Amino acid sequence: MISFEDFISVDGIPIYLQILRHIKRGVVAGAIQNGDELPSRRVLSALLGINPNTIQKAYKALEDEGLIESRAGAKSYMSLDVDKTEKIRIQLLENDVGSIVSSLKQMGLSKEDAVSLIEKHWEN
Amino acid sequence: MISFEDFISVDGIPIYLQILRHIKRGVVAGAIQNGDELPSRRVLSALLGINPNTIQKAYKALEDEGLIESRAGAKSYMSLDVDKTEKIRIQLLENDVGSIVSSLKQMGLSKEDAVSLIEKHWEN
DNA sequence: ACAACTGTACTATGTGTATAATACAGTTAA
DNA sequence: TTAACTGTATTATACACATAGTACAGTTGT
Repeated sequence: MISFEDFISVDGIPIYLQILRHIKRGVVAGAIQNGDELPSRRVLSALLGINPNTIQKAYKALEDEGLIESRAGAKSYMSLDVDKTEKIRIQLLENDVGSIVSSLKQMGLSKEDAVSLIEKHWEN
Repeated sequence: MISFEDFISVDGIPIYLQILRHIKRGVVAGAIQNGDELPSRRVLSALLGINPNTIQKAYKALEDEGLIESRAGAKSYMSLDVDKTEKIRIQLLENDVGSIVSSLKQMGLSKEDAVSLIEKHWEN
């Protein structure tokens, strides 16, 4: 069963997208694998204190991307392979690293300053 | 006059917040200084192809944070000092670096992998 | 003085997100 | 079989964001 224990919602970003991202990061980390069972919409809704329709929106998006499989009445399961996982890794890293680099560049930091900041914050 | 030539809107994040962030990063980089003149709401609206009300929302937020001063009928100007600038620097760096570190950690990367990625992306 | 700009305010509309409340049909296990 | 779960769908409400259009009063330079 996929865990959402460490899921923390941040405001400003749509909740259903945060759920998407949480699962994708778990896939990249190897914590979520092909065939893994997802919590039902209602259960996850209660667990996170989020409306069932919002969970459904996230799961629907995952289904549209071919990352989960759902059948009416039954549980939903992860549908992964090497290609999908690698595409997610590239998508997430490209997005995250690209945005931080452009941010720090815009603020006038040097590459050394940037690396130093990352290393300092890694411990906390 | 503050420049918006390199401003590129990204979807998913409210435009007025992106304008806020663009100006704050310019302040941190030293490209925007105390007393600098801002483009008028209407001019910036035309320049960026964004509704005047959206520009006004961004400028209003800057005014509420004490970073600009506006008088009805006259131009708006940056209102900065050392303390404000340093607070912005801390606010932006804390936010950006904190989010990238938690992202990469969630994806299972080591500190060395993270630094290596940042360095590789810095050139492009 | 006056024309052209400025900031500011207001109403209205459309879209996306999140919520609440129901409803129905398919599955699974006792 | 049947009770309890499952996914899926629908309607309604509320809020934030972005747009469009209009209006009015303050300033600035000629």
